[in-house]
Amino acid sequence: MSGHESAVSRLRAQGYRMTPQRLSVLDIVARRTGHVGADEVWNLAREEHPYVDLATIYRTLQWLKGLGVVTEVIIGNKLHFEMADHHNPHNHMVCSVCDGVQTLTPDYLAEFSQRLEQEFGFSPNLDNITIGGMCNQCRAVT
Amino acid sequence: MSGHESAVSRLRAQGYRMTPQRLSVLDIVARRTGHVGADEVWNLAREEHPYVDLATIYRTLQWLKGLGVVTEVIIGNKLHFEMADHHNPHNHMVCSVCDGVQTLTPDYLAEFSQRLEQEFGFSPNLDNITIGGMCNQCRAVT
DNA sequence: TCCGTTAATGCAAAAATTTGCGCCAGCAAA
DNA sequence: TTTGCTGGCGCAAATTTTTGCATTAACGGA
Ligand SMILES: [Mn+2]
Ligand SMILES: [Mn+2]
Ligand SMILES: [Zn+2]
Ligand SMILES: [Zn+2]
Repeated sequence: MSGHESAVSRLRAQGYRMTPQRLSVLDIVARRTGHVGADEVWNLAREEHPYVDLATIYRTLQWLKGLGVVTEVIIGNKLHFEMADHHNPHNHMVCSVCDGVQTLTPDYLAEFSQRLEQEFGFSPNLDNITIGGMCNQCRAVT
Repeated sequence: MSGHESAVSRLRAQGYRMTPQRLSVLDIVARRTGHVGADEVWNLAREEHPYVDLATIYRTLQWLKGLGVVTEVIIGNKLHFEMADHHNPHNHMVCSVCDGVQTLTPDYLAEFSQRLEQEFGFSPNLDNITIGGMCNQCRAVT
């Protein structure tokens, strides 16, 4: 498989029921290098389990996101996902013109995060943040 | 009125047509202290113009956002808006548990923003960013 | 292996937001 | 004041995501 067996057994150990639908979603996201749209996950999942519902896909993806197993990226008003890599975590910058995605180590956000915590007692969750803006190439065109 | 006449004349000067619908939306957002949901804007706008369509509300709000006249905040999976105050700009932290909103001067994001620009050539637009997380009180409950 | 508990699913509908298109009205020029 | 251009609107439908509810099936224990 694609190296997500550890996630599966960890989830099962936590008492979650590992249904074929969940395994399929996990498989699809793990197999993919890069970001998958929710609808894309659905279409791929249906190849294996023709009856799976889109609501299940969304619920599963949100569930995995909450557990830190997958990461969410907003690309062009649509939710995308990818496997969270805890050995090599990263955040995303998405260009609103070309929908291009650049990555960022969380170091860039560390100081900001700490200040929110210290000065406001607010615990930000920046794992799934998407930074919008304009990329180098698109700006050059203007 | 609520001090948005300057915005109106600036927009008209830029060649945009100031329709009753647009004036109404501007009025509603400017009159409100705090954040208004898109649906709320619609309901208030309909009191004056019963025929206005929700699509117009969304289009107008996005248009004003793009021009920097209003600011967007995501509260509980729904879009909210407020007048952008260029004399006193701020960003938002929203608690995912209680939907409470705290504000933040852009200073907190300035260094982060500059680094993205300098090191990646990426021009982030952080005016409308919403920082998710958990507030002080909600964390205390846990 | 069978059973019972209850978490998770399918299904249907709702909610939230965006989009295509033909008509209408804002506003500048005559 | 009238006219013409075209940007903005209403309307309808599509898209995207979420939610409620009855049924099903995962899985630990008998
Ligand atoms: Mn990524
Ligand atoms: Mn605010
Ligand atoms: Zn770009
Ligand atoms: Zn809270």
